[in-house]
Amino acid sequence: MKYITIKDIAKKLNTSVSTVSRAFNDKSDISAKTKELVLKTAKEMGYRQNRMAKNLVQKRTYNIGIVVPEFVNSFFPEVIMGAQEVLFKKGYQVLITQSNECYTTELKNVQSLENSMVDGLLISLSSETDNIDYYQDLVNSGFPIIFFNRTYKEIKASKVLFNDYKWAMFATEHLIRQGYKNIYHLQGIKSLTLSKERRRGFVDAHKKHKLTYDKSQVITSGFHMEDGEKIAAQLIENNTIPDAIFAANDQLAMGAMSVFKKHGFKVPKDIAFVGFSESKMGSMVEPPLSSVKQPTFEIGKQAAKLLLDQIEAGTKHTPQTVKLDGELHIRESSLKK
Amino acid sequence: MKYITIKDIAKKLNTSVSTVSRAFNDKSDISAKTKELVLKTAKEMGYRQNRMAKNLVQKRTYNIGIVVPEFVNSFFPEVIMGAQEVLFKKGYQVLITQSNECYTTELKNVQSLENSMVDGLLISLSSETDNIDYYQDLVNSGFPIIFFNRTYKEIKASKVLFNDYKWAMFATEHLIRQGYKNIYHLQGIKSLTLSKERRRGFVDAHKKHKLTYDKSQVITSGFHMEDGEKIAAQLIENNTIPDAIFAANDQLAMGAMSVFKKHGFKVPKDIAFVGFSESKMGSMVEPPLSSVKQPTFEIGKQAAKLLLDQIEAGTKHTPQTVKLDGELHIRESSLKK
DNA sequence: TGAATTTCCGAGAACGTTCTCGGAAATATT
DNA sequence: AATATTTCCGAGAACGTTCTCGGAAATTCA
Repeated sequence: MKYITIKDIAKKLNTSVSTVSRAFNDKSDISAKTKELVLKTAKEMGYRQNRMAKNLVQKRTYNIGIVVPEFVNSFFPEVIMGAQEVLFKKGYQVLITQSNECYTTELKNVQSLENSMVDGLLISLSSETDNIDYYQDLVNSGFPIIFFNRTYKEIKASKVLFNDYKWAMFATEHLIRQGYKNIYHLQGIKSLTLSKERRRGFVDAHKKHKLTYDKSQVITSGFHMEDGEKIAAQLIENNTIPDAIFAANDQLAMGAMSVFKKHGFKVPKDIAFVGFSESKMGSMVEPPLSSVKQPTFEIGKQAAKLLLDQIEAGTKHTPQTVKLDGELHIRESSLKK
Repeated sequence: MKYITIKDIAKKLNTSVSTVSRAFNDKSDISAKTKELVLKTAKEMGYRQNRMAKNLVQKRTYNIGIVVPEFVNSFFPEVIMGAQEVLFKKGYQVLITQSNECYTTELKNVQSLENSMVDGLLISLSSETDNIDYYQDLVNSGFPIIFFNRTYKEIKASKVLFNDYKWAMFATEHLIRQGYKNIYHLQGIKSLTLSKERRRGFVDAHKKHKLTYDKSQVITSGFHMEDGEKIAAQLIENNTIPDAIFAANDQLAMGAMSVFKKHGFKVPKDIAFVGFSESKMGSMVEPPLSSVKQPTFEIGKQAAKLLLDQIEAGTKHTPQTVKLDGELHIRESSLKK
C-alpha cells in the first residue's frame, strides 16, 4: 500500500512541497488558481494527509482522549455525548477508550493517549484504581487533564463532580420522611470518593433526623446488578429485612429489588428502594425505581470546557473544581401510599 | 511545556540517539549495562516517548479504530469489549469513536482515524448513512477495514454479520406456533440491510406457514423506544390492534409494549411481543421480553480477528464474510399459557 | 518610466523517532 | 600471537509534514 505524499503531488505539478502544503492549509500566500489545481490533482491522485507528520511538527493533534471505566450502562455514554458536543464545535476529535474497570488497562490507555496522541484528557477512574501517583505526576508535568465523577479527593487537579453528599442525603431523607426507619445503604465499592460521599450523606441524614444508625446498615460490594442480588439473598437468609434500601446506583437497587420481589416481598409496602444515577432501565422496571438523576450531559460539557480552557491557558492555569447538582426523581418504589 | 526527547537523554549521557533508541526498543545490540543506565536516567528526566515520530518512521501505529453509531444501548459496548479482548492480546490499542447516528460525524471520525492514526478500522454504519462510495474507495485503496452488523450488501469488503434472516424467521415462527395470526413487524429504519433481512425473515415465515400477510403489517420508523411508543399510540388510535408484534429491536418492542400496557392491554394475553438483539433491560420489564440474543462479544472478537488477518496479509487478502448465529430467548411476553 | 509595494513561490530546516551501515573494541578461535 | 568473530556503538538518512526566510515576478504608485 503505497501512500501518496505531498512530494508526489509537487513532483507531478512541477512545483514545491511548500506550495502544496499551502494549498491544504488555507494560507493566504498562494494564488487561487494554483490552490485549486493542487487540490484537484491531490484528489485525483488519492492523496490522504499524514496526520502523524503534521502533528509532529505542529506539536498538537486536535484530539481529545476520554477514558471511562465502562459503557455498558448509559451513564458514561451520555457524559461522552455532552463532551463531544463541546469539542466538535471547537474542531476537536474525540478518542474514547475503555478500561473495563481494570487499573492496568486504564494505565495503558492513558499512556497510549498521553504520548502525543491527544492534546488533553478527560478521565473517570476505574473502580480498581487505588494508586494515583501516576496521575498526579502527569498533572504536575503540565499535561492537561480533567477528572470527572470517579476520582480521588487527594488528586490535585481540575475536576467535575456531582454533589454526591447532598443528594445522597436528600434521597435518604426522602425515605425517612416517608416513615421508613430501618434503612440500609448499598454503597458499592468502598474506596471511591464518590462512595464515601454518598455514605456520608446517608449517615448525616440519620443524624439530622435523630434516627439511630448502625454500621451494619452499610454494605460494601461491587457496582453490578449481580452484587445487589447477592446482598439481597444474604439479607433474606439472615432474616434481617430492612424496610428500605438506598443504593449507590440503580444497578444495585434493581438487583436487590428483583430478589426481594422473587421472595414475595411487596415493593414499596414491605420494602422501599431508591437508586442513584438514574438509568433508563430504572423507570422501566416494576415498580419504577426512585433515583437521583445526575446531569450526565452537563457533566460532559463542563469537563470539556474546563479542558479546553486549560489547554488554552497552557501552564498558567489553576486547578478548578465544578460541582453539579441533580434531581431526585421519586417514583413508586419508595412511595408509601 | 517542554518535552524531553531522546536527544536530551543522549546529550546528558554523552552517547548517541541510536543507543538511547535501542534501549527503549529491546534491541539486542546494546549492553545490559548501558540499557539500564539509559532507562534509569530517562525515567529520572521524565521522558515520554513521542508516538507521532515513532509511528511516522515505522508507518504503523498499533492502534485500531472502532466506529459505532451509538453506545447508549449495551449492544455496541459489548461488541467493543469482544474486540478489545483480541486486540489487547496482540498489543494493539483501541480508539473508539461514536457517530451519534450522523453520517457527517461518522465520516469525520473515519477520516480522522484513517489518516495514519490507526492501522485498521472496525465500523458499524450510522442509520443515516446511505452513501457508501467513500467507504468503497477506502476499501479499494487497500486500507484494512471490517464492517460489522450495520452495513450494506453492496459494499465489497470483509464483514461480520448476524444471520438476521434466519433468526427473524425463527422469532416470527415462534409467534405463529403460539397461535398468533395477526402479527405486525416494526422494522425500524428501512434502508439498512439488517432491516431488510429481518423483514424478509418475517415475511417468509408467513409464507412458510401459509399465513396471509399484508404490507401494512410492516411499519417503518427509527430504532428508539420513542418510535415504538409512537407506533403503538397510532395503532391504538386507528383501532388496528395486532395480536402480536415482532420488533427489529428491544427498544421498539419495549416502547410499544409500555403504551399498550398503559391502555389496558394485557401482555401476552391480548398482545404478544418479541424483540431483537436482547438487551439487559428486556429481561427486567414486566412481563420479561422474548428476544433474539446476538453473540455480541463474539461479533467483536471475530471482527477483530478478521482485521488482524487482513493487516497481516497486506494487500493480498480477499474479502471474507462471517455470519454468526444466536439464540431465541423465549420469555413471558410471547408465551400463550 | 523607475521605484515601491504586493503577491506568490521555492529552498531547506525542523519536528522526534527508527534503522541501516560501517567500524572500533572486546572476545573467541586457531 | 595472529586472526576471526562477536558485541556494541555512532553517524546520518529517512519518515511526511509545516514554517520561516529570501527573493523573483507582478502590480501599484508617483
